[in-house]
Amino acid sequence: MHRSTDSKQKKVGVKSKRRRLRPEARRLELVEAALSVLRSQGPINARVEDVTEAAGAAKGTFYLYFSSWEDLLIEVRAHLLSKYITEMQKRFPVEALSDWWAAFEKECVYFVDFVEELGDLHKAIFHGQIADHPIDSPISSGTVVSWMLKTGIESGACRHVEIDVAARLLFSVLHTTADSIGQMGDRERYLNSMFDLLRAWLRTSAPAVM
Amino acid sequence: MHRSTDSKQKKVGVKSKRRRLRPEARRLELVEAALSVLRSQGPINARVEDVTEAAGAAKGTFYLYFSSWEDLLIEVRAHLLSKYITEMQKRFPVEALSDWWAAFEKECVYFVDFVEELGDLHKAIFHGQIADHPIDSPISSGTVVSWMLKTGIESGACRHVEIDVAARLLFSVLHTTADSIGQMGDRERYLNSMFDLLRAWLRTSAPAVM
Amino acid sequence: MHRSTDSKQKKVGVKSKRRRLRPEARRLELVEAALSVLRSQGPINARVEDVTEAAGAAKGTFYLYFSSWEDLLIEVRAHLLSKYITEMQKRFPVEALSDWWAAFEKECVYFVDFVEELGDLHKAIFHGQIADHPIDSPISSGTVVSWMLKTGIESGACRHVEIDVAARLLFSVLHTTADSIGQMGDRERYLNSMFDLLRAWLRTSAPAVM
Amino acid sequence: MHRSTDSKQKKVGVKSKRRRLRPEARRLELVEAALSVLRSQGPINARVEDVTEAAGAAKGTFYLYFSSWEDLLIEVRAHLLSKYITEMQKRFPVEALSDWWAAFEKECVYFVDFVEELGDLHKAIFHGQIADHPIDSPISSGTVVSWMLKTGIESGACRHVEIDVAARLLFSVLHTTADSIGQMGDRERYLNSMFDLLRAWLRTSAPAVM
DNA sequence: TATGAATGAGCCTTCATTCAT
DNA sequence: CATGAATGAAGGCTCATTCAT
Repeated sequence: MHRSTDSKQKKVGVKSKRRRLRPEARRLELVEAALSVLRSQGPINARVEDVTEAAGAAKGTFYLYFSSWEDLLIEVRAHLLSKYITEMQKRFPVEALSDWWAAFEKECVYFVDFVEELGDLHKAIFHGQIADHPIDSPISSGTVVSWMLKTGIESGACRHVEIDVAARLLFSVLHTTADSIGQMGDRERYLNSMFDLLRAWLRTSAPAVM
Repeated sequence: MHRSTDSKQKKVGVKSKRRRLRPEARRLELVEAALSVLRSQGPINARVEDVTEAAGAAKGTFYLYFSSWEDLLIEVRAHLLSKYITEMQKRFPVEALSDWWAAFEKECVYFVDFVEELGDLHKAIFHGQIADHPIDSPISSGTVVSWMLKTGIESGACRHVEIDVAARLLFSVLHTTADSIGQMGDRERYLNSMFDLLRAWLRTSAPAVM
Repeated sequence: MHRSTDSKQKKVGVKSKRRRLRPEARRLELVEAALSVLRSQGPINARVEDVTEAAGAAKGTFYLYFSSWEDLLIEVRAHLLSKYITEMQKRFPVEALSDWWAAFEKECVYFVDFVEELGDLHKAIFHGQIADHPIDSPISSGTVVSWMLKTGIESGACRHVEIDVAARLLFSVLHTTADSIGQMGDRERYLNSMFDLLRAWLRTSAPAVM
Repeated sequence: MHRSTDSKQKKVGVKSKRRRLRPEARRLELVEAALSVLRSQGPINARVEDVTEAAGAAKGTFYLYFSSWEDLLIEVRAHLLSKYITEMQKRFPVEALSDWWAAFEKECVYFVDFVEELGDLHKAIFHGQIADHPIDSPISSGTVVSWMLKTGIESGACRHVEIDVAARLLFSVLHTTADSIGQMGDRERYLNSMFDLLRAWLRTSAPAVM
């Protein structure tokens, strides 16, 4: 309830072809359609039918692949996170060896951009109904951020902080920066202030690359 | 849409008398009932009727005082913020004169506790449908946090940062701390990590952190 | 239901003076307020509260004078008709003696103007819920139109027609003319066509004033 | 609002199977159910649910085919008019060649019968909320009546009148006759008076009425 | 008498989910 | 596997009517 009020017209009698796809492909199409719909209409207004329509499938098809709307959201979240993390792991470990801090800042920017692109999506995923549903540990951003901090601390480039707590705080700082940029524009200013915070908070005074 | 599926019992039989109140009193009861309902059921599942029922009023009464659900949320938010800010302004300015940093840290703890008590409420209010609705400037926490930082910078106890950006970041750090405590308990540990961040980030170097 | 969708805001807590009136006066104010409201908002959108508001009375006051909305409509209809008929009886009988046809045409124009001014009101009154409710015979327009025709026939100025049937037809011709003018403007053209019909239909070929 | 107060029984228990129809079939069933409901309950008391129930469909089904109650009424009107006009065009043109006036009178009777059968329906359709909604020109009765008059004038069987105005008046005369018959019975008497009017008004003086 | 806050039945409309084809 | 028509529980909102003051 309480959804926004632009009405959507439903229609009957328009028939389209039957597209037979491999299950994997169909499932992926639905998830990607969901991404697009959630982004463009916002999580509050997104409906099952919008998703299937965007995916070029029939409404009923949805339930062949997802048992409920929540189920889809969980899938979408996993999809996004695992995509992000895969890319991140390609980037980060290699560079991290030589100059952790530089790699870290770069990664932060990646993350900010990633979240900013998410737009309203992150509400659906991080603050919506499934907020309480646990995330598979290997793809949890918490896990990955923690691991990143850990390597930083071990390399001496990062101050000695409580990793799990710091990971949460870091996460929210990045999120807020992304939100601010999304709302206000002025990317450079927000990034600079973020770096200012991160350096003061986490960087060891001497770069100390052992 | 997509609300969670716990069924709700319709109260049966117990009808009490008509209670005639003066408008402000009834309005207040409704707002307070809304607070309670939002807290206990979460914003997704809260319905108009839940609120009126909790307030001991009939469904239609709701619409004598609020033109829609959103209207209520806005009212609830204003209610909470103005309550918080009133109290804060009683506390802060006095102490701030002598030892700004101590007052600041104390205020941060107040804020964290305030948010933590909010529980699910803060989702309804800060991440829900009315997230985009502007807050009356005088009661906006952004305004107040900014003002707090400004006094800190002027008094020399706080580093020279971009106030508006820092206010956003500070806000989210406090929020995250509150959320973490709410989820994980272990208040001291999270507060300590928060202080660690705040000191490293905002404190002028005078009293070394070590 | 199915009313038009402009929402009306209700308000609480605005208090006004208590006006004590003689019952007759209050009742009349309400009826006249109803006339005004029905005219301006149309019968579909008119609400009890609109009427009392327009009359400067409280909502509950309505039910001191009318037992229901229908009751009001009946009253409004009686009010209008009796007002019209009173005026008509002042006009018609006097003139009718000397030149019935001229008086008749004049009266037709009066009637058309009267109905046209009614606007949407006549829907509420002649085609709405109370359409089936009998009208007090002495103020029924049918009665009066019949009587008018009767005098015309007796005076020889009007063709010999079945009075009750002709009265219905005449009534609808006048109504339609009024509606057309209301919709299309161009009063003269519609009146002329109406006269053309009436003359061909009802006038005796020789004026035959016996 | 202000609907009449007869309570309605909610049908209980008897639930039949899901009937899957092709869209046009279901749409037709709904329109016909609407016709029946409007006839029997009158436009004021008809509800969406009455229609779906009469059509043996679920409430929600209504909104698959009509976006609102008004939308349905427009459809119903179009349905009726186009049905009538189709039949009329089969009848009229053929006969009109030889004896326009006879054909015209016959058509008038058809129309009166048509309207009389409509009963309360014509309130819903000609005096209700959609009264102002334009009718598709090809099925507008005004259009057709005008065209009928035009052929009459051209054939010399009908007096030279202002076609558009006369069409309106004719229309209302037919309507009133139908209404009268519906209320009072005595069909012959009302038809005769109507013919009397029409002949005096529209017929060229050839065959004297006597 | 007058007031206007309160009530709650009623109705529209939406949409996740089901299921006949 | 796919389709899309059908379902019906929900819930927002309105407003005639009641009644405590």
